[in-house]
Amino acid sequence: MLDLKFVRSNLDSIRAMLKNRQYDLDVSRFEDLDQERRKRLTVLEELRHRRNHVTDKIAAMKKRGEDASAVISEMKEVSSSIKEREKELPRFVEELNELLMVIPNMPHESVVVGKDEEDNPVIRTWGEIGKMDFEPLPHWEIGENLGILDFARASRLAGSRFAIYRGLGARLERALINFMLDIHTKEHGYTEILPPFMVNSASMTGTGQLPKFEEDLFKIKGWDLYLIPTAEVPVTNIHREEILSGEELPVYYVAYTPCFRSEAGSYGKDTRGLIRQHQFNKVELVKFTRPEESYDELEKLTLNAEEILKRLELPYRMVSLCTGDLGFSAAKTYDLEVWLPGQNLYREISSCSNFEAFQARRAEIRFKGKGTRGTELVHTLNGSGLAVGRTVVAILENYQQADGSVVIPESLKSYMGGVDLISSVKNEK
RNA sequence: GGAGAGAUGGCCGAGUUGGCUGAAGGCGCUCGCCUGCUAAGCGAGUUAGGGGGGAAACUUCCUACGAGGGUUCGAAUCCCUCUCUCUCCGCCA
Repeated sequence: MLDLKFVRSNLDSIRAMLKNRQYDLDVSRFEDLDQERRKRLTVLEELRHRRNHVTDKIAAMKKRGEDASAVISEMKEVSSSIKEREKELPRFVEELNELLMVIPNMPHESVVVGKDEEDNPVIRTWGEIGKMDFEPLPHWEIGENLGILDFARASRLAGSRFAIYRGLGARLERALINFMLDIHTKEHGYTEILPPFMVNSASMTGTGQLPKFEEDLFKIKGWDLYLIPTAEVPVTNIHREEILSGEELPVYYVAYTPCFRSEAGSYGKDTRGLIRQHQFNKVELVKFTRPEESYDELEKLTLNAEEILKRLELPYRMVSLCTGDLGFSAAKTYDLEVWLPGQNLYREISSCSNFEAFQARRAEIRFKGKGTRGTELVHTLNGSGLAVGRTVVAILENYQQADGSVVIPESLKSYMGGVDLISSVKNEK
């Protein structure tokens, strides 16, 4: 959510921003709503002021034993007028709030104006795209051939967009989770969090999934609970409605969680394989920082995610999302895209964003500096470090051998209990 | 599921015969003083959100004692509903 006063005085740049983001949103109602709200608020506050004043007088009169009945009956009218106005005002506040809640964040000035992902500038590329002397297979074929991925039976259990991992496939997923968590906690200074995998609507609103994107979420019937689409939601909301002390910033959290997404509107897209599932695992990095440090922290956070790809020796590139591709709450986002030889393309494996104060304002996450008066909103950031299922995809496709087996990356071997190769024979064990 | 207790400021904790209590007291924190370090001591300050005025420092008003509603001229204090926390019993991984 943007700051009300900012919107009030920057309506034109808001309109330009919406256009750059390819948003079709009319903000012309804003000015009227805002003025009406303020007008009504002023009248109401004046009435309240009067009531407070006279009420004190009544107390004083009674204390002296005087008759206050005339003043009291006069106050009855004032009070009922206040009550009426108090009933009306929320309509305007809520309508204004609803409008404010669906306005996306202002992109950072460094974000390129563009239409869609085609316009995302590539910032850097890492690793050699190895030439294979055989025709590389897509990961779903590798996985099914090895018996480590089973999509057919998964659909029996839950339908499409689910997978069963088996044997060393399951082991590989688990190894990657531990590998990532260890690096981020031991080397990058993050505190490990294991949050609830379901959260209430206030949490979903805090990070921006609600009210605009409810159709992307799985809701628990009969409860005010949703399955989390990313650990960003529970972990960012840890400090919802809190005032942190300036000295404890920046706060770094890392969390492994499964993620649940309805993938509404993506019918027919990525129907094969692990790329787009209703449930997938992710290790997520979340930061709370001072405003002036958030862009440095975004660079560092992205490097932390890149480190995982480097250790696994997976070629990737980093792009900066243009205005048309930028997510609703983000001011700036770097995507890490891993090379997938089986599909001959780069595929998003991490998304690292600075939300500036956008989420903090919704979630009321503030901090108080030493010796300074008042509070300030923190900046929140997060990034995948990494999407685990897609990392499995990348390993299967990049480390596949001509005979259909898959070599385990060197740095991962210890996490695989010394296993260095997944072959159909070995997996039967 | 049954029976109780509770929810107050960054924290602890008063206040429940309704009326200068935005909230005693303490801790913490900030600034100053004092003491040749440290500790202790003294003085002052220290909730947040919003509206108006001001370039700003600041100032003024409104709101908030878990949330929502009610009673009343007036509610932290009385009534109702909800949420959450804790204790005991039952059930259960």
